Amino acid sequence: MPKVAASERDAFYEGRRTEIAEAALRLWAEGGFDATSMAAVAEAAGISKGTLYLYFPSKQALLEEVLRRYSLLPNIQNLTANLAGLSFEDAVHGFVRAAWRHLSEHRDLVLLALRELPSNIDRARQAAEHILVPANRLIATYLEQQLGAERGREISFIVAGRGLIGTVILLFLTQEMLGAGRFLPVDEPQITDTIAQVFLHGVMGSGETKG
Amino acid sequence: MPKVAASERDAFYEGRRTEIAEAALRLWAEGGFDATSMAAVAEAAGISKGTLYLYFPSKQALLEEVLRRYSLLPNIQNLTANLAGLSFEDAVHGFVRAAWRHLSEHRDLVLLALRELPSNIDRARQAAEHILVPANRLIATYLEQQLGAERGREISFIVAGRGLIGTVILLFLTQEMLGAGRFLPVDEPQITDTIAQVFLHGVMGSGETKG
Amino acid sequence: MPKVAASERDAFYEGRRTEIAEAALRLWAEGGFDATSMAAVAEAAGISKGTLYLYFPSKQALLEEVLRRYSLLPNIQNLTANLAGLSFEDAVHGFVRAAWRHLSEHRDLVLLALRELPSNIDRARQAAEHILVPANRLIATYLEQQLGAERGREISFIVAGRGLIGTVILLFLTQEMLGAGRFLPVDEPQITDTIAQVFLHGVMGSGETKG
Amino acid sequence: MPKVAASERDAFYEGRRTEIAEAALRLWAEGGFDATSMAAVAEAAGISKGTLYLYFPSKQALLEEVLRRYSLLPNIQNLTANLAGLSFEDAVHGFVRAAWRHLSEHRDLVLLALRELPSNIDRARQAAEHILVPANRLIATYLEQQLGAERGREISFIVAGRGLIGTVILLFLTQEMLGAGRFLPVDEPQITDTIAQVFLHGVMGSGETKG
DNA sequence: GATGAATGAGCTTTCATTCAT
DNA sequence: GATGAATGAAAGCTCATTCAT
Repeated sequence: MPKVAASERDAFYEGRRTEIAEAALRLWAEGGFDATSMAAVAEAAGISKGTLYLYFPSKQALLEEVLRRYSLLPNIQNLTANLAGLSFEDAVHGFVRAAWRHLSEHRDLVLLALRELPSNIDRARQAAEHILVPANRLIATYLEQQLGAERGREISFIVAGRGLIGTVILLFLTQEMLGAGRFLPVDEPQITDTIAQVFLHGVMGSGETKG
Repeated sequence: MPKVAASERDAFYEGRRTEIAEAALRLWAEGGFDATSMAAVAEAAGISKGTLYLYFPSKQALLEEVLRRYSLLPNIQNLTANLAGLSFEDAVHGFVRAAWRHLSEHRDLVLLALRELPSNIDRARQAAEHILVPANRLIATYLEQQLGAERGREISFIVAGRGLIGTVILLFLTQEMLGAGRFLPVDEPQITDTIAQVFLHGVMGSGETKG
Repeated sequence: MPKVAASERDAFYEGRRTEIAEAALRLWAEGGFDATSMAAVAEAAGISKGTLYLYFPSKQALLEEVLRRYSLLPNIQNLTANLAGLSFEDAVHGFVRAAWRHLSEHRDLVLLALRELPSNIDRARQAAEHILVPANRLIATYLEQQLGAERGREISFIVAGRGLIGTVILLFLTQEMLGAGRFLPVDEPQITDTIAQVFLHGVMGSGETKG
Repeated sequence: MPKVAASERDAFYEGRRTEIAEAALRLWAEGGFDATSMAAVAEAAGISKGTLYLYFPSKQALLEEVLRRYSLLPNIQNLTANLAGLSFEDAVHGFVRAAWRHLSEHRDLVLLALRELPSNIDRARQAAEHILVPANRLIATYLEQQLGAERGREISFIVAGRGLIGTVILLFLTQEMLGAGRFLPVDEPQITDTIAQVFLHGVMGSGETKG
C-alpha cells in the first residue's frame, strides 16, 4: 500500500513540488542559480538529493518551473484589468499601488528574475514579446482614450506607460532592497502617490494652460 | 638592475590589470560570473591562467576589482554637475539624454551589475549609501530650488528624482536588451524627450515654474 | 489458512521468477547488464521495484539466476544425443543445423553471455569445466569411433570438435548480429551445409570413412 | 617555462595518452567498461581524475581511442598479405598460426571487444562492413584462386573463410581464457595444425581422390 | 615573470536498495 | 504480499587554484 492514500497522492505531490519550488526560489534569490547546489535546495526543502530528483528531472527544469509558477509579468495585465471603472486619476494611483504591492509580495522572484535575465536573454525576449509588449499596448491604448490622440503626438504613450513601470520597479528596488529608506526616509504611500501624481501631471502635460 | 624602470613596470602592471578587467567584464556580461571560467578570462585577455593569478589572487578578487573600477554610480553626480547653467527644462532633457548615453556606453557593466547585485547585496547597500543617496539628495535639492518648497510638500522630490532614474534605466533595458524596439518601434530621441517631458510636467504639477 | 494452497503458491512464485528472469534477459541482451536499471526490469516484468526485490535479493542474484536458468551449454549434449542413429555425414549436417537453430532461438542469451562472460570468468570456467569439457569429450569420442584412432594421431579430435562449434558460433554472430548478410549474401542452408561439408572433408582427411 | 621542454612536449603527451589507454584497456577487460570508473582508470594510470580529463575529454572518447588504437581487425588484412608467396598449405598453416599469435598478444582487447560488441552494435556493424567484409572477400578470392570456381559452387568460400576465423577465435577463447587446456590438454601447435589441416582438407574436399 | 600540467573538491545526476504503509 | 517514495553512495565531469619549470 502506498505511503499516502491515492486520493491524497496528487495533492501531496503538488505540495512537495511547491515546497521545493519555494525553497529553490528563496535560495536562488539569495545566492544565485549557478552558485546554489541542488544539494542545498534539497536540504532547504527538507528532503534528500535523490528525492528532489523525483519531483524535478533536472536543475534546469526546476528553474523553468519556478519561473513559470511565479512569473511576474502576466499579472501586469491583471493589474490593468482591475481598474476598468475608475476615473483616470484613481486608475493611475490604483495601478501604482497595486504594482508596488505585487512587487513586495514577490521579492524573491524579482531578485531571481533580475539575476537570471541576462543569462536567459532569449527567454527574457520571449517574455517581453508575449507579455510586456501587449501589456504596454494596453496601457498606451488606455492613455490615448483618456488623453486624446493629440497629446499622443507630443509624447509617446508607449514610452510613458513603460516609463511608469520602470519608475515603480526601480523605486521598489532601491527602497526595499538597498535599504535606501534608512537614509532617505519616505514611506510607501508617499512614494506611490508621488509616482502617480508626477505621472498624471506628466502625461496630461500643460493641457489646461496650453490652450 | 630591473629590466624596466620602476615607473614603467607599474604602468605595465596596471595596463595588464586593465586588460584583464575589461576582458572579464565583457565575458561576465555575456555569460555570467559563475558560468565564465578563469581559463576563458585568461584566454580573452591573451595570457595564461597562471599569469592571470599573478595579477589577481582569486576570481572573487577580480570581480571586486571590476565592480570597483567600473562602478556606474559615481557618474550620476557628474551627469548632474554638467547641467549647472541650463534652464530647468533644458537641464531635465539634458540629464535624461546624458543618462541614456551613459547606459549605452556601459552596456556590459549594466548587465553585470544587474546580475551580481543580488549576490552582493552588502556591496550594493554600501554603494547606495555612499553614492545613490547623496546623488538623490543633489537632485532633490535642485528640484526644490526650481520648483519651490511648497510643491515639495505635495510630492516627494526624493521620490521624483529617483523615479526619473528608474524610468530611464528600465526603458533602456527593455529597449536595448529585450529588443522591445522591434515590436514597439520608438526611436531614441522620442524616448528621452517623452521621459523628460512627462517628468517635467509631472513634477511641475498644475503648471508654472516657480520663476 | 493461506489464501492459496501451498503448491499453488509455489507455482505462482516460480512463475513470477520466470517472468522476471525473462524480462531481465531480454533487457540485458539489448542494453547490457550495467546499463539496465532494476526499475526497467521491474517495469518490463509488470511489477514494482519493491516486488522485484521480494523475488530476488539483489541485481547480482538476478543475474546469477538468469545465467543459471538459461545456460546454453547443457544443450550441446542434447544436440549430440539426438544424432545417435544417423550416418556420420548426416550426423554432422544435423548437428550443425541444430546448433544454428539453437543459437537463433537463444539470441538474447548469446548476447548476454558474450557480454558478461569476461566479468564472470570464474563462473565461465566452471561452466567450461562441467559442461564444455564433457561435451567436447563426447564429440571427440564420436569422431574417433567414426574416423579411427589412426586419424586421431594426425589431428586432435578435441580441437576439431571444439573448432566446429566455434565455426558455427562466429558465423552466427557475424551473420545475424552484425548484418554481414547484407554485404555478403549467403543464406542459412548454404552456411550450415558449407560448415558441415568443410568439417566432414576436413576431419576425414585424404578421403574415406573408416567403415 | 613549461614543465617539459617544448620539443619533448608532444612525445610526453602521446606517452601519457598511451599509458592511460593501456590502463583503461586493462581495467575494462577485467571489469567491463560501465563498471570501471574514470577514477579507477586515473588511479591505475597514476594520475588524478582531473589530469585524466586533460588527455581525454570524456569516458566515451577514451573508449573510442582505445578501440581505434588497438583495433584487432585491420590486422586481419595484414595477416593475409604476408602469406603471398607461400603454397596453399603453408599459407593456411601460416595464417592460422599468425592469427593465434595475434589473439595472444591482444588478450585484453579481445575481452573488451567481446564485451562491448553487443552494446556498440552500430560500431560493430561499421567495423564489420569496412573491415571484416573486405577481409572476408580477400580470403574468398584467394580460396577461389587456389581451388577453382567449380569447388566454389559446392561450398561457399565466403562461409569457409569466415568459418576459419571463427574456429581460431573460439578455440583461443576456450583454451586461453576458460582454461579448457587444464582439462583437455592440447598444446598450441597441435591446435593450430589441426585447425589448418581440417580446414585444408575441408575446403579441398574429396577433390583429388574424387576424380 | 610566465606558463600550463596537475590537482581535488564539488557539482549534477543516477540507481540499487530499503521500508512505512 | 505489494508498493513506490525515499535515500545516499558513487558516477562523470568541471574548474579555481597551485607550482615546478
